[in-house]
Amino acid sequence: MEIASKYDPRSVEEKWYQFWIDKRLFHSEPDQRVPYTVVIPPPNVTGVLHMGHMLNNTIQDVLVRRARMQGKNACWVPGTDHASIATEAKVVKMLADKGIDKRSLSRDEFMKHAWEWKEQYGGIILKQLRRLGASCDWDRTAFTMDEVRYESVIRVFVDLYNKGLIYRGVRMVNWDPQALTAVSDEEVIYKETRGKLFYLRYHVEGEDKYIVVATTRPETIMGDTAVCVHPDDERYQWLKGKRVIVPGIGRAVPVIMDEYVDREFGTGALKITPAHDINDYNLGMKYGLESIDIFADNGTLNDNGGKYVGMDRFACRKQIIKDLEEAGLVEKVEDYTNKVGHSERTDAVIEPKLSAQWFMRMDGIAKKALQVVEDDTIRFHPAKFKNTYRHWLENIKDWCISRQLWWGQRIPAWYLDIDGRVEIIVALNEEEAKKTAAEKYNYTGTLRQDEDVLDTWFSSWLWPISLFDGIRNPGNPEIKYYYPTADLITAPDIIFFWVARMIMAGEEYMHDIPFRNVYFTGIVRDKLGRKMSKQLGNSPDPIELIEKYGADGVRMGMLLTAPAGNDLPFDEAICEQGRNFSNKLWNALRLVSGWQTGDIEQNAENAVSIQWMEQRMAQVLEEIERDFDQYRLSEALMAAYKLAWDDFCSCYLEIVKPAHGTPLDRETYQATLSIFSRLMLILHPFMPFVTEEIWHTLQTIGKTDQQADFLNANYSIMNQRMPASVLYDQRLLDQFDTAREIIAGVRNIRNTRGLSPKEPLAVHIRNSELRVQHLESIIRKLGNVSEITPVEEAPAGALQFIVGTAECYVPMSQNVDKGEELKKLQDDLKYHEGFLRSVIAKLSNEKFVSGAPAAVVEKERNKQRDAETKIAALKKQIDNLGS
RNA sequence: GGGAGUAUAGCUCAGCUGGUUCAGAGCGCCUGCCUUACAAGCAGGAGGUCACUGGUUCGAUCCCUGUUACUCCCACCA
Repeated sequence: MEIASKYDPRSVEEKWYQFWIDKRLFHSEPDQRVPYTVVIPPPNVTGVLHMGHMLNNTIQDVLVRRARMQGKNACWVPGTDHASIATEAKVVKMLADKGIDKRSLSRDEFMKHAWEWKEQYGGIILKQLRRLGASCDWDRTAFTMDEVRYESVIRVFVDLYNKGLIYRGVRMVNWDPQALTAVSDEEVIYKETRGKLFYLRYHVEGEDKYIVVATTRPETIMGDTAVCVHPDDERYQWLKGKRVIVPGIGRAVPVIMDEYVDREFGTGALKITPAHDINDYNLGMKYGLESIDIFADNGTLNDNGGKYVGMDRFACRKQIIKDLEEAGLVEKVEDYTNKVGHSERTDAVIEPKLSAQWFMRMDGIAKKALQVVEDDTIRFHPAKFKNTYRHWLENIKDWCISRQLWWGQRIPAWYLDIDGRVEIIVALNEEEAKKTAAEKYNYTGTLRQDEDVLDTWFSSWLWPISLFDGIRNPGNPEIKYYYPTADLITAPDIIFFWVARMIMAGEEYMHDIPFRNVYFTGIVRDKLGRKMSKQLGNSPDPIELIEKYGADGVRMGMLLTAPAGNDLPFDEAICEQGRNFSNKLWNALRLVSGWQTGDIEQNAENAVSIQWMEQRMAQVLEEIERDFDQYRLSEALMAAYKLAWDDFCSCYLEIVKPAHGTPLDRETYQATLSIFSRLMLILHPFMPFVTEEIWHTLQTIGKTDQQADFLNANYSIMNQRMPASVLYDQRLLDQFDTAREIIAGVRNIRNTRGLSPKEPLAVHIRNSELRVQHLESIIRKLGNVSEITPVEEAPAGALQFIVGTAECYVPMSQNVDKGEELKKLQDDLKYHEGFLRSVIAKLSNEKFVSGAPAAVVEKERNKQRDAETKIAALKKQIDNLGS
């Protein structure tokens, strides 16, 4: 059969993914096997695949595929998140592009547009995941706003409200003036921003004096209702009980004294704007100050804005300073850098704003959520994130869960006006609400539903439960079987948003943890260490990478640079390594599939090589298992990589490879196919496509077409059992290493001497304690060695090297440069003598001999013996050369 | 301002409970090879005062002090 010398991933990947789908190999149903459940961190339904997803989903797929091959019932549930703010913003923009103003639409009309948009453009990301090879159970694809999930959210809201854990209140919230909604504390990103610090003059009422107040936000002076200084500040004692005039506005406000003020900052005097700053708000409460809200929802000045009404807050800042400067009320202006809150979703500058919102109480539930992580019921990998997690939960504040948007689960609260007061009814639906209204208040009029929707995280925190319908149907067979899930793979930046809250929901609704392990991936950065972002344009398109290197290549590239929890500087070049590896495996297949077998007896070198390769595989499997236990995926992959490339291809195949045109014995051939197949199994979780392709080819070698068709149509590598480590013989492995050292020694001589690999060389070994007689034929073959003979005396005119304590000599037909050889030997001698000295020093140290454990001392003695033998050998060689 | 983490070859990182056969890996680099599986390859090789400083110890890359540099998280300093 003719196979191309370059592996072409494209057709292979498409073929096998379709095969897996057709055979429904990703689908899971509860059965007798041990479940292995993973829920995908749902990406935004509007999103497209970026490198972070690539990494995250590659890791999930590796774990899921491995679990499946270990005989577990693997279920990886995919889905998307409705992402209210982001999606609503996109829909609004789409409508605006069509000339439709959102405000001209009714809620229902808007939702219709949004759903249409979602159906048309949403979920691209899930399709892209297939290119990566993700083995998700697509039949279970969910959406945080589909029927089951929507209803689950509503039920949970009602339940928590009835338990008294959800309440409505007027609070200072983070207002996003662009999205026109409140956002939670976690959704505010504080960024270093270069601004100015303005020093403004506040004249004292009725006197010819003024004090200077520093502020970064002069546009808020219309909302000033006090000026505050520190009670112990001697500079301002005279102000006690006085009133000052807000510059440019003319309003007189009291001077209050509170220890909150930092005397060192600015002038030590602070203006108080209770409506627009959380601290000022608190002081306002404390001193009963008036609160004047001067901003409209969109960040422009409202009717309280005097002559600046309608102006944007930032335009107003400029204008007001200009006006105050003209009025001589600005003392000075300094450059100033501070942290300004920005909206995570829209990047608009957050405006603290008083408004009525829904909150969820966090104190009680947070304690339980902390406990299960503290006691390692849930394990974090790496564990350092426990600190972050603890700190947040110990300082947690109530969660603002309402959003002033339409796209999302509408808050199931209804208002009714009775006798001038407003009552709230929280119910599963309007009918229930009406019933309650009638029963409780004897009210039969119309009810007004709350306009707001819930925070998106208020649906995704239920994800591991709601995916199996565990909220609506507690105790159903699916939730019982699949919950708790096994591993959660996510980025550390959503540890609070999502991970912590899922743990809370698990405690509240399942009385159990939602997952056993959390693997925090690093953040993918570019090779300069910058975060990948659209603005910088430094994020490669994953699909293009797949086109270029193959999905297997990209997966390997991701995994090789991704130790858990460390940020990974991603360099496209590393995908090349993955592609090259695919190609290497492919060419090994080409080699093996081209071999002919014949009725010949297996020779000794093949027999022992097979033994060795089996032992080596067992040894590496042990390493890989250990790595997986510790979630060290890149190490596991590297171990498998070296096993395949260095041991299997460079060593094993080279040994058993028959000379061109000659056949191989059947026994060795079968063993080779078997080993190769198992290698594919080991690599399959990492590189699903190329391994499936090669595995199938290997299975069909020597079969009739009919048998091959049957195999190809009915079997998949995915369902094969992952090889497990077995006991192995360390001695054989060590002996092989020695043989390889001798081979390397010979090759080295060849290389440095410029000798052709085709010219056979003889090797004489002196003082040999080496037990490599049974490996001699291998040394002959790989080193192109004509003879290996033990000698008593070092032969003249030979080059030498040392393996362990054995002296190896390679006689040269051409002249040997004695000086050069001598120098090499003397350098070597010097090193070993130094080494010996340090060992002897240690051994003659009474404290060491008595203090160190016996085994360590014994080890040192061995070192001494070895070093002495080696030194003796070197001296002899030097003597020989000299004579 | 508080807290956490990291500093090991040119790059990215391993080094488990302290013991020079642990100073390692991959990539990169250098040299020589188109040896009929693979130049996306083969063979060989060279790179490191384990950030700096003191200490504990018979002995420290590994433990402790401090310094420096970088990263991340949290926080209401106008």
